[in-house]
Amino acid sequence: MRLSTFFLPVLKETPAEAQIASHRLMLRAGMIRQEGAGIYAWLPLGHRVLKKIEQIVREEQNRAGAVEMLMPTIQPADLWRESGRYDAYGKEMLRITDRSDREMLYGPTNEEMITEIFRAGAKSYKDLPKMMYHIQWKFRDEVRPRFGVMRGREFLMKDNYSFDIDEEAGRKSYNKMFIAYLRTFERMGLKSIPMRADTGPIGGDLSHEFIVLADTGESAVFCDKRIVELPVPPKDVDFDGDLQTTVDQFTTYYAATDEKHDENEFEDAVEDGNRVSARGIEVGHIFFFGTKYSDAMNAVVATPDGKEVPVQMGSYGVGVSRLVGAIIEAFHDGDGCKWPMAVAPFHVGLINLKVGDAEVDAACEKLYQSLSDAGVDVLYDNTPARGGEKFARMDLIGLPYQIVIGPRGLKDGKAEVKRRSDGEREEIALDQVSDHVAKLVQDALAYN
RNA sequence: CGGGGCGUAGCGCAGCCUGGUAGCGCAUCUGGUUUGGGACCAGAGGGUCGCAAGUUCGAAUCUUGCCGCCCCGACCA
Repeated sequence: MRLSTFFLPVLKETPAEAQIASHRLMLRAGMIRQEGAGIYAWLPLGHRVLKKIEQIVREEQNRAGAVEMLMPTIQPADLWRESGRYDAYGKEMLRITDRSDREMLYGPTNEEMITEIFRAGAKSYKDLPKMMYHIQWKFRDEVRPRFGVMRGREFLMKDNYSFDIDEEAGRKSYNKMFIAYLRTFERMGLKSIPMRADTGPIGGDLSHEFIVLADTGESAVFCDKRIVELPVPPKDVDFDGDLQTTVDQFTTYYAATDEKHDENEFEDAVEDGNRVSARGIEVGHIFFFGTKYSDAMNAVVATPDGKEVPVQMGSYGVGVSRLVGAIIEAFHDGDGCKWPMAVAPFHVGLINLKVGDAEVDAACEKLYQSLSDAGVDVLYDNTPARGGEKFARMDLIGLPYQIVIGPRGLKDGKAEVKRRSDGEREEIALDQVSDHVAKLVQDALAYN
C-alpha cells in the first residue's frame, strides 16, 4: 500500500478526551474516530488490525472444532421474553421499535437466539456435541463508556456456544475453549492468564476470565508466577484428546482479579518469591451454564434410551475490538504503538526520504515490489513530507520494521532497517534488504 | 445512577467574571528557502461561538431550558 493512496489522518496533538495510552494512540494514529459516546468508526489502519485479530480468533475457534455462523444484530423482543431476560436485562439493553411498533432490541449477546436456532435443528444426542460461534457487533448501553474501544458501547465480539448431552461432555467442550483461548492470545503476543470467575447455577469451577497482563490494565490481578511461565499448547494439540491435564495445570495455581482476591489465601497458597501482583485487562470469558436457557426455552434432545433432556450449554466470549486496545496497552512506548507482527496493520514501513530523486525513488519502488512479491505487507511512505515527520509518523503507527532509504545510505548501496520494538537499527546492503526483511517477517509469523 | 467539569476553525486552547467588529498555536492552501528525527520566511482560506428561548440598543459573554461529550465513584465483555 502506498501511503499516498491510503487514508491515515494522524494527529500531532493528543485529543483531550483520551486518558489511557491505547485510546490516545488509536486516535493519534488515525485508527478510529469517535462518532458518539462509546461508538467508534474504524478507519483503514484500525480496521486492518481489527481484521487480523478477528482472523486469529476465527482460526483458533475452527481448530477447536467450533463452526462459524452469523446471527443478526437486531433481535425480536419475544425471543428474550422466553428466557425472562427481556425484563431482567435492564437499561443496558438498547430497545427499539420498528415501523409496525414491533419491539426489537440490538443484541447485547446471543444465548436466546442460538438456543432457538439449535432447538429448531437438533433433536437427538446424535446431533451432539456441537459448538457454534459468530463474530458480530454487539451493543450494551453502558452507563459510562470509557477508555476508547476498551469499554465501548458498541463492540465486536466472538461468542461461541456449546451444546452437549450431559455435564461431563459439557466440560470437554469447556476445556476445548480453555485451550483455544490460551492459544488465541498467545498468537497475538499476549500472555493471558485464566482466572477463576463467578460460577453459574451449576457451581463447580467452570467459569474463567482470561486476563492479559499490561502495566496500564484496568484492574489489579494477583497470581502465582508459575502460571505465567506455563507453556501454551502447540498448534497441533489434539482437541479430541485429553485436555483436562493441561487445564488442570493452569487452574491449580492461584490467580485472581482484585474483586475475587483474598490476600490471606494468596499468601497461604503462593510462596513469597512466586507472588505476582500486576495489572490486567479481561479479554475473554468462558462459562458453562448447563440448562439455564435450554430449560427456559425448551431446547431438548433425545437420549439413547428415548428420554428427552434439556441440552447442556456453555458460552465463550472474546472481546475482539477490546483486544485492539489491550494489545496497544501491552505494546507501546512514548512514540507510539509497537505492534506484534501477527496483528500489525502492515508488516513493514518503507520510508522514502527523498521523493522525486530518481535514484531513491527507483530503489524504493524496486524494494516495494520485491517485498510485496514475497508476501510482505508494506506501507510505502511515498509522500513528499520531511524526514522527521515521516519517522515520527512511522513510529506512531508502530509497524514492526521500518526500512529507510535516502540519498545518504544509497551512496554506499545501503538501506537502514529499524526494529520498532527496541529501536535497534542495522545497515543492510540494498540488494539483500528484501530477502533479509522478508525472513524477519516470516520468522515472526512462524508461530501459528 | 450519584458527584464534578467542558462544548469557541480539523486538533489543542484563550476570550466569558466586568455585554460593544471572534483571537492564538498546530494543521490546511499558495510562493520561496530548506530537506536523515514532527523546519523557516511571506501570504491566504476556514467559525450559525452546541441548540432554543429570554434580558438588552447590542449576547461567545448574563438568565432559563434542552442536547452532546469528558472525568471520579458505583456497575460491567
